[in-house]
Amino acid sequence: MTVQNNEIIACDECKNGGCMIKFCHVDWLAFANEKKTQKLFRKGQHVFLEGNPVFGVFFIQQGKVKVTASNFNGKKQIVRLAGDGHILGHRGYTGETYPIDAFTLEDSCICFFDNQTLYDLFMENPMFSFEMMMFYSKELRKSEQRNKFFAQMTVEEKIIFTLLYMESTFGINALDKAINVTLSRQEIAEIAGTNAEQVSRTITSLNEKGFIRLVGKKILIMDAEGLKKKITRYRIGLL
Amino acid sequence: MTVQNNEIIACDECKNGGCMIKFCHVDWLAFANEKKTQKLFRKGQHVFLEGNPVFGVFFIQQGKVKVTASNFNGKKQIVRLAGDGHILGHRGYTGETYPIDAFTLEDSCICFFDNQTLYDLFMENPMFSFEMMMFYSKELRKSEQRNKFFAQMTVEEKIIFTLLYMESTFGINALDKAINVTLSRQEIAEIAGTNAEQVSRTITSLNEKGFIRLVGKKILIMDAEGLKKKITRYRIGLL
DNA sequence: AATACAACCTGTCTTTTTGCAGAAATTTTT
DNA sequence: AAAAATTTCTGCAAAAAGACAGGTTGTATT
Repeated sequence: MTVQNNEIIACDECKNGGCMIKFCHVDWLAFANEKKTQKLFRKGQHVFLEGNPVFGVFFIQQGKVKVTASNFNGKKQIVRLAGDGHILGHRGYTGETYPIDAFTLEDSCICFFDNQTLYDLFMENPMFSFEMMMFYSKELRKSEQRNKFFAQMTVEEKIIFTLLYMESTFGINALDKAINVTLSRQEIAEIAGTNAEQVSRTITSLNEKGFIRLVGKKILIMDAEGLKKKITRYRIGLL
Repeated sequence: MTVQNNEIIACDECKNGGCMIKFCHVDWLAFANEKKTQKLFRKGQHVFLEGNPVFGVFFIQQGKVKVTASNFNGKKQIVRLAGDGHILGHRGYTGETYPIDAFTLEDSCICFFDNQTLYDLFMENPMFSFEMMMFYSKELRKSEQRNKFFAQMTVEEKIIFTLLYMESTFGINALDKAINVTLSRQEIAEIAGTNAEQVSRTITSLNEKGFIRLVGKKILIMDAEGLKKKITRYRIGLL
């Protein structure tokens, strides 16, 4: 199922079960629905760019997004992948700007709630605040785990980890059993923190050994257990 | 000023301005105070260990803590340093256990609030929930930044970054201008994601070049600007 | 002061990773 | 269908990082 057109979907009719706005009381849900804006982003568009002022928070109704940060070299790093029901950005302080970029990986329908609306919701909907807090707290733990892994893993391990991360974030295509996202070698390198050559080498080798299978642009995980075993010296809490 | 004894300090008399419990209404603050437990941890003690069940959240009233994660190799990684007013852990789900260890770096006075108490506070104190959410959201961004840096930096850059991180977390001693924490080469390596030998070499070299000065166990940052310039090809948003 | 213990420093060797360059394959454009 | 452009793959040399080992310094204890 892909995003079709720019038709607005009301919050109480939204089929995205993971959206946390749903934790608001019914009348506040209507309020949220009134205040929100919704937009269809085509593949490769930016949702926001580094330096843009933070006016509110984006909720992904349906789609795939990469959050990237670049340094003065121009070297990019993908710091997070986000899918249906995930949040982009955070409620900002006055004058705050994004330290990161967000780009769609495919056509995506994304809702936006401004700072004031969110504040109103937070003040009157404790369950909503609670779930949002738990979301950030969980993402923080995941990020810390990744921090640890990436500080200690070899390049091959990082790439395996990245493939499993891609799978756990976007899932498997029911039809062809491939990872439900297509990233270039360069993009995979930007997640794993290495270069496209290493990714190419490693993926080829994993393919030859039967751990994965390459079908065109698609990557199929053939032996998830075997891959996990290769990085088992790290406790895998988040896969 | 160091922690002296195990005398309990009531929340409304606590001098730690950064503690978020203060965002509760006065009567709820009294409730929190009644429910909390407070304990003096001696240097090197664990606050909690990996695998321990998560019953609540720790608030550091005064002290210094390292949060570490280890893998099956026995290799350790310090994933966060925490000081006065910082939170340790998160509100857990039933049956959840910690994926990390927390150890005190010096004598520390730490308050504990159990899950039910926190839940009650969250439901009735929107400002408290809001601030907690903002805290986690900010820590998440910091962690993502670190993620990016560490994925791309050389060993020397990571060590410089670590020294600046130590300084920004614990500050500078007013008397001798040294970084307000003493970590072994091994511990610094566990933050930077390298080994003690590299840390030793790098620190010696930075000392010779005048960027830092080593006085006994203490490390003095002599040329913060020079150090930052060495890693300026990365946007430094969190120092 | 002597001893023991731990932390720290430094040289050497080995392994891993990177960066470059060109070939091969794939996709897009004409 | 051919040409052009982009992406991916692979070999090789250089650089970076890691592991090991011996020596030094510092601290605590007796």
